[in-house]
Amino acid sequence: MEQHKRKQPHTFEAIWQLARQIPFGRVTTYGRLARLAGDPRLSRVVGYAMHGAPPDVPCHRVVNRQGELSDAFSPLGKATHRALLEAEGVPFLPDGRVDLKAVLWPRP
DNA sequence: AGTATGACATAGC
DNA sequence: AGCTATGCCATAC
Repeated sequence: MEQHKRKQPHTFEAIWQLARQIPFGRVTTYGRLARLAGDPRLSRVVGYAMHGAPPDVPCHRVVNRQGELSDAFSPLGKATHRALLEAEGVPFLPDGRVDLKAVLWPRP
């Protein structure tokens, strides 16, 4: 019997596809993408997908639940991440985190 | 080849 | 309220 295939054949590709749908000036979270991908537990996989994501994927628009990017966004560092988002008009909080309630996508 | 780890999140205590 | 434990896919050694 076939064990129910609870995973899709192209998880990474699905995640990248969703990440590409993030509009300009908007941000989303790993868990949100994972949920859209079909499984809320793939949040970790989403992070890894970003690690191997092609330049087509605006991985800088993907942040964690706290509204800040991971410590290893890219060899450039978090400073570059903040600069990229600010360049898109993304508001930041005094804590240095992204104002998710203002740019979170899709809007709640 | 199998083990361990990693760009997170949720649930339980 | 904050900390611990678990789940997931893919890559690295």
